Amino acid sequence: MKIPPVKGTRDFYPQEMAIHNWIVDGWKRASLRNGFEEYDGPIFEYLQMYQIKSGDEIVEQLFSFKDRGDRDLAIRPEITPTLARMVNQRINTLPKPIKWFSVPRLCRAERPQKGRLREFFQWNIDIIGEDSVLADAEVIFTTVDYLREVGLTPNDIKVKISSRKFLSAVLKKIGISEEKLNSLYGLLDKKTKLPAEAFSEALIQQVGERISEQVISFMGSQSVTSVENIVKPDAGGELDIAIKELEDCASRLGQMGISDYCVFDPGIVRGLAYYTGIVFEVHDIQGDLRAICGGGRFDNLLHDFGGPKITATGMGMGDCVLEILLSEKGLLNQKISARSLDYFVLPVADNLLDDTIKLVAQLRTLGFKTIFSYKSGSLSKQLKTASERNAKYCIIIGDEFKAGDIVLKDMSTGNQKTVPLNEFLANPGKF
RNA sequence: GUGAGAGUAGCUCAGUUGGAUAGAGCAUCGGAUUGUGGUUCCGAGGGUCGAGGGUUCGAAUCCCUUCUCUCACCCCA
Repeated sequence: MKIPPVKGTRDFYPQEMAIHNWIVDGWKRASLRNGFEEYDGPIFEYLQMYQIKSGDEIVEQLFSFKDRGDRDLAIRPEITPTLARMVNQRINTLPKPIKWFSVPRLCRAERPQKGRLREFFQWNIDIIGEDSVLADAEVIFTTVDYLREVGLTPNDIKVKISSRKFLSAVLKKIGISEEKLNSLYGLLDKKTKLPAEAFSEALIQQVGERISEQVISFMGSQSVTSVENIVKPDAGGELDIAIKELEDCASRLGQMGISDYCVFDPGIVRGLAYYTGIVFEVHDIQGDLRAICGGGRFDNLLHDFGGPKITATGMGMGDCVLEILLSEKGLLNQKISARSLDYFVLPVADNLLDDTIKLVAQLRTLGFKTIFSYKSGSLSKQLKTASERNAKYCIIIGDEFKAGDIVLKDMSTGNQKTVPLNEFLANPGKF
């Protein structure tokens, strides 16, 4: 009986695995060179961990189960709660700021679609315990540092940056009450998805005609300062502070040399209520994929999980959308070869198999990727196999071997030379 | 959860008004080729035509049911 793969999962055959590893290795390199340390946690936690900051709808999209002790558990749909738990447990002994990263495998029971599966990997970086906007800038830089390394240019992607503090200050100044903010965020987040008329209709329904005009005008702002045409900040007030933060962030990003990747966009809201400061998303420039990643500052992360009031800022990037984008941009093919070999050792006759195996073992011990053929087919056939396997060199064990010599063939040029085996083994790189 | 589209070999697809043993390219394996690879030529294996039921002398093709996948919506931590 044939059992199909589970909906929304992927099988990583060697070629896909090579691509996947290349992506994950890049994430890890970028994290490490930006000063982040790797951590990980269990792939399941108490179900309650994911109920703290989320509603029932999100709980429905969890893979949850009971263990034999009747405990309610869930496979992790995100790693942030685990991070909060781990940091809280050692909050007094960890040196600040805490800069950690992880590449967890996550599961969400959502309906799969383009760029979204039920099992995926997500690169997470977080800086905990640093209030300065510099930390937000560093998170954004690390993100761009990676995306730039894999070959994405400012013509391919943009980091769209805004601030929850800024947004809330503007909206309150326009005359929207604090209680209405959260439901309004939901609408503003959808602006790019809705036709302009539908958006403005929905907006009028929420805040009335006069205010909605101002909101629409604000949502069209191209720069942070242009908001002053709509509302005037009071010196030292919430809006004033938020504007300074955004400007400060932009100036840091300039110092880091990535201004050409970054743009202010008041339409970046982010779904969840818990963001409190700078928020950002990276989008492909055509805008036909969902966000490549998203992040921002959240003040209450540790506190929500029973810890102190320490702020955090971070970013999460899934592997699905990224891979689609890289593939569309042609950035996957050449760089990744699933198989490559240093040596392919081939005996021309069955009675040379013993010596072949000895040599193969010696080369492997020296650290070279080396294989041989199980079948002692014709030389021509074995060379063909070696060529298919992308071997850099072939070592032919033939008549010369009686005199202690091997034939070393460079597969890229076709040149070959006869070399004494003991000299070769003493310094294989020399040949 | 809602809506639309699609299911034929490992992959990409053909398959006439419903007609006999369901085809091609790529991939895999073997041979031409037992001391020289990438090319070429020849051959082989591989299918419950997603599944179940119905109409018919006869179904990959028409009808019903169901499953799966894709895309969009909800949601997006």
